[in-house]
Amino acid sequence: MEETLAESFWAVTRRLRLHTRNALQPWHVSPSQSRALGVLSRHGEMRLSAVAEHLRIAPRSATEVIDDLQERGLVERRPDPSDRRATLVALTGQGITTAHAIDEARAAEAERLFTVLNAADRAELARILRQLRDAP
Amino acid sequence: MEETLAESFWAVTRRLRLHTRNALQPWHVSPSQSRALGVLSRHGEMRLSAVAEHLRIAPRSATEVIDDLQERGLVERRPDPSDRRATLVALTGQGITTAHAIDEARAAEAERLFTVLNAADRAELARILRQLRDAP
DNA sequence: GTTAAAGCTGAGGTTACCTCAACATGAGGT
DNA sequence: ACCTCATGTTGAGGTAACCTCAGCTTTAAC
Repeated sequence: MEETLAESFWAVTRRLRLHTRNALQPWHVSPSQSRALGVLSRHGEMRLSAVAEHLRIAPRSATEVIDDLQERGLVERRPDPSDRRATLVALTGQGITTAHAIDEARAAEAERLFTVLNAADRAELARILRQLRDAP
Repeated sequence: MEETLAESFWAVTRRLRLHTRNALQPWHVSPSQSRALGVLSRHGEMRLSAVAEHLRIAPRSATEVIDDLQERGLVERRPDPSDRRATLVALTGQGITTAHAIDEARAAEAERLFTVLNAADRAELARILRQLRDAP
């Protein structure tokens, strides 16, 4: 039984991942890039090393992700006024727009998957997932 | 709300992935390799191209996965008697043992995550996941 | 003021995938 | 029989997304 639970979980995860990928398609951004946009959108400008921490990748790898986003004009690097070793990464105007658009598209795609559930089931699922997420 | 649903789902998925990775650790096999072992264990010997299909990777990539497993003595290549172009991949004795051990370890690890749920909630979750998985 | 640490990036490596073309074999037509 | 086209596997070489390590500049601590 528990095996079936895990397997079902993976099956649904795969569908969710597919939906997310579809949602990102129009912007030609990689998952990492979109996550970086999301982090910057939620928390505002931050150091490159902070981005790395949020994405759980090495600082050197964050350099590359930010390089790509900068090339597309979605973020910009600014010197950190409080520490000249550091560079701050901030969304550009276009970056803000794009981040919002991606966020909405992704939410809409996820929503599309969960609409097969009625309100009661959605509440149940939310409750159970919370238990699993917050388990010791 | 729907956003929270998807996010909770991802959070739980991450935990599940972590558990699975832990379970695989003792055998030093990659996820792809363990999935290949699982497929061979469930379906018996099959062509290399069939393995690729099950893993949803290109046939050329399956060659590499099988190469690795063969090097560890877990699978062997045999000529397909019904088609001399094809090669069959089969678990060795050690491969069968390992596949079972991995399967049990993985099931046990997944079980550990889901034990925070009582029987009723597990049934609910299974039912809801089934809906999501089989949705149009 | 020297020394140790922090922040970023260049250089180069790894992993897990990919495509494309070569090779042998198979299947079907003439 | 022979030719052609499709199929199954693999060598060669490429790519994306990560990694570590060393080097540079700047800061912090004694």
